[in-house]
Amino acid sequence: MRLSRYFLPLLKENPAEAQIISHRLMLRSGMIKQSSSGIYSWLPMGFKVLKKIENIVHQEQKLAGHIPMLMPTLQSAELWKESGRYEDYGEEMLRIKDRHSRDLLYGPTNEELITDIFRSHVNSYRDLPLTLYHIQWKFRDERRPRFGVMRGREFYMKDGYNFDVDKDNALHSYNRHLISYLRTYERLGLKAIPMRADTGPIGGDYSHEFLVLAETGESEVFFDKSILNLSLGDRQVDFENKDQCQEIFNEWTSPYARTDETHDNASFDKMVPKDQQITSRAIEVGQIFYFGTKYSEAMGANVNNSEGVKIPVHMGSHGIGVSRLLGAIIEASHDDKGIIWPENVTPFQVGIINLKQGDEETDNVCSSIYKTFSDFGYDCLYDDTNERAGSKFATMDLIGIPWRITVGPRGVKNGVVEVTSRKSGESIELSPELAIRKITEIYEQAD
RNA sequence: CGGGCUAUAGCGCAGUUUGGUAGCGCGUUCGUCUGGGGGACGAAAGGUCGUGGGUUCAAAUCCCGCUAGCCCGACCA
Repeated sequence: MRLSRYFLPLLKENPAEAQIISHRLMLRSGMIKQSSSGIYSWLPMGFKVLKKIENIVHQEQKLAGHIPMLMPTLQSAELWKESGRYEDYGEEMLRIKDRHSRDLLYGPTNEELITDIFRSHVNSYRDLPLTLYHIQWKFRDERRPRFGVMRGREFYMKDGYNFDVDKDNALHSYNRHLISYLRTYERLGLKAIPMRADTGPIGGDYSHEFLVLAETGESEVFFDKSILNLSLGDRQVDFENKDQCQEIFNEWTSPYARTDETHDNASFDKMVPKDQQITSRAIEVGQIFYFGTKYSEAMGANVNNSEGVKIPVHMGSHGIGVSRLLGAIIEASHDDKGIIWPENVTPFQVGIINLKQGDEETDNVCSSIYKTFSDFGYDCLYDDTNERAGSKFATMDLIGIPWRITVGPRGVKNGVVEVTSRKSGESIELSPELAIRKITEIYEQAD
């Protein structure tokens, strides 16, 4: 993309309404525009990142054996009356009437809808286990939306639902989700810690939240420092293998890690030596639940077991806040100049700065690098505007592209361009060919 | 939903106390000079002062209502 042809409405100053860093940077870098309280338009660059994150979430879900689908945003109130949550959910649920005065609602979550789909089509234990998921817009009419996309009213969420024949199998699904989430966060460049959690309005017996450490987080968390050393890396995971999944689950959940909701000082002191205890702020980026037969009994989602007896299925639900992740990633990865995108989610893999637009040789080198990247299928942002150098650098730093190629007449005379890492700020001079090769090698390793 | 605050040009703000021709910085447009970390000079465009009513010869300014937004708290992916 040539910057002169793109739509990237940057702000030089911080908008007054934005208080936290990710919100400011998202507004300043032209990723989002607030449309009303807690509701945002996703401008081209924000949309690009959102789709990248969504794509990674899809890949990891499918890898874990979960099946993608799509349910509507508007749901009939009938199903919610059946589960009893139409009344329970309260003011957070946006209720709508259609022209026939039928009660509709903008879905805050999908347990009822998915259970209805399940009971209509699945009757036998032979069809289990089954995990369905979708990534869809949700609406929760928050009392106080804030922090930009971190606590919007409309938000984009992956939510998945598992159906299993018994508790043992359902807990395997639970473990599978935990692992697939850990993998997802790692690919997004985030350190997310699973913490034992309350179950809230979803209900149920088991729940873990995933928290990313950040000063601006809404939750206070307490954990054993050793958990920070855990990593899945390129470990081979067989999601069908119950024992292996259980082992990984144990590895990640046995060290003490709780949010302020479930924290208990006595256990903390008992389980974790003082010098290993960490207290911090964190952002919740996902949650998994096992709630047994809560919905299947209320809504009659039964299957025949091997003896021909109807039994309610065991279920769980699992969510990742996809739009919130943008905020969380920025909170975890920025400096005073702007965003620093992890390679896997960056809107553009590489940025080209032309230091002297209009200089024939410099223009030619830029165009040729740009064309090569485009031919390789890379998203490359070429700043071909007439801005001065300082302004172009500031823009690239603000929007956070991880790798930058700087082309100026001085270097071009010597046959070199400059490759700069956004993260370290370090630059090296290379020929254009080697510069391209270096960057493509980095991205080949990154994924 | 309780408490606090704000609303004036695309963004950031002054002007409101004490009513009297709507201002500044950044950005935008045009021109010239520039050209390796948010350049300089010159010119220009851009505002029903959130909204409805009231007081007044006169309202951004005073009074009343409404709306929107932000912050703190209680709730949440």
